[in-house]
Amino acid sequence: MYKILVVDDEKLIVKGLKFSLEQDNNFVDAAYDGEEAIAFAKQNNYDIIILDVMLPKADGLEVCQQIREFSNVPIIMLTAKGEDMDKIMGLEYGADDYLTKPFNVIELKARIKAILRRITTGAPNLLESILTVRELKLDTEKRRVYIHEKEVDLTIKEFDLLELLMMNEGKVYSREELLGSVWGYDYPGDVRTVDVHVRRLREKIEQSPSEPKFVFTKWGVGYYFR
Amino acid sequence: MYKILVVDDEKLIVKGLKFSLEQDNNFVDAAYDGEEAIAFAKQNNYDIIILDVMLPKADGLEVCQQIREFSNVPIIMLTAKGEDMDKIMGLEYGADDYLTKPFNVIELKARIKAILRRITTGAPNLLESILTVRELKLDTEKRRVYIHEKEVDLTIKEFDLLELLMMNEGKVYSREELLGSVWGYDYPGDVRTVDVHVRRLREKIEQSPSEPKFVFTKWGVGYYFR
DNA sequence: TTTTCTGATGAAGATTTTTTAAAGTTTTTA
DNA sequence: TAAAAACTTTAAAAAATCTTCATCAGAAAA
Repeated sequence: MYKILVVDDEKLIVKGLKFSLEQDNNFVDAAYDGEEAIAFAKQNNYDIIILDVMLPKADGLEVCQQIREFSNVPIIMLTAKGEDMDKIMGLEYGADDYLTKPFNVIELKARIKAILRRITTGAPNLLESILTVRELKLDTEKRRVYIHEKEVDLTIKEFDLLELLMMNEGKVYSREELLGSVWGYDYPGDVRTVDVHVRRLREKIEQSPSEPKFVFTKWGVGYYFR
Repeated sequence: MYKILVVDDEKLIVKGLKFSLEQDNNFVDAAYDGEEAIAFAKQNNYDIIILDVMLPKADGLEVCQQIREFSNVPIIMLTAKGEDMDKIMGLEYGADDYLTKPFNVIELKARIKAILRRITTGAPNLLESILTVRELKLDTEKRRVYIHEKEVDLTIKEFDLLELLMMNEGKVYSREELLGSVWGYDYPGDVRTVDVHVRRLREKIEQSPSEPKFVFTKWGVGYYFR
């Protein structure tokens, strides 16, 4: 349970992130412009701040700089393609990490986790990064999947899909939610893409893909892991 | 008891929503075009506004924008399929949520509840989503139903039906009301469809479907849960 | 008690959703 | 830059669900 501040002027993004991070049992505040962000950061003691570069009133870099004057809270910047990352990450502004829009939520969560771990323990935690369910093992750190200790070769999308579903065992995700989380919140493509990836994932991890034991279909709703 | 404004030029929808929301002990105003909506919103202090995108005189997006100039009241937009949600939800118009027509009333109520909760408490309430009556348990969040802790697989309609009845224990719903709430206010089909779904629901949750202990028939009127 | 309704039940057909297969596109790798 | 791998789209087949209809049983009314 971390306290997180999300700052972006696009309500849809804020809403999506808030929802997604709260799913993982965090407390999330939202700010929609630079002034608000600074005010929030002063009043609260966040574990991490996620900050868009483009903001009304005071732009993200400026906000980052101002927050740094009174706090060392980790900051992840959200940037558009083509911005000068070295500058953002450099001494002048002091962000801890950045993500290029459109990003996918899993990636963001991975970065958050990595930063918090770096901050709190100073060393990577090798447990807790491995999820095991019956004969299926998923290593989030190494991005590897095993069945009966034998490695299964998954593609990026297949892995992200399985990781998301496994990390939220039992939760039913609609295709739209999966597209949003795995493909990025503004992915314009067809939802059927999800079906095809689920199918290939099943072919790789299920003994009998048509009677799955891990990735289930909730008819009319979506998919879930159990 | 909330003050709600419903804006739509289709009288049937307005009427249905008004009825349904008043059932839950809310005060509901109705407006039938954009100008009216703005006038009402100015004069009254609503807790939430439900606003159709397609409106005569001033369209819904415009209305939304104009209301935003003087108020932060939460707004739920009703849209047809295929409209640009990002735009609607984005900064430009600032709706708080949207629903695609035809929607079902349960869904709308859930959204209203979620928004009001977010506004008033600042955080979503993760508990209180589970209804338990004797050995029957219904999880509205996960959309799962259990009998004696054993999961029962319900279809979408069966679940929606049970959820509505359970949430209003004791209240007798006519078939027409059930069609309106579960199938959508503009569902054109036969009311007998309800019977068939009730029957199949009973087959799944009742020990003896012909002597039900949960879903009862009120002869000549409709069905209720107890 | 008989008649007339209303609700329950079973089953067929229609519809919707998912799975499967295959071809086309894009990205990565060698 | 060509080949391979990964991803996306499309179409069909298959499966699950929903709707309708016909019939039967039981409740209410005459």
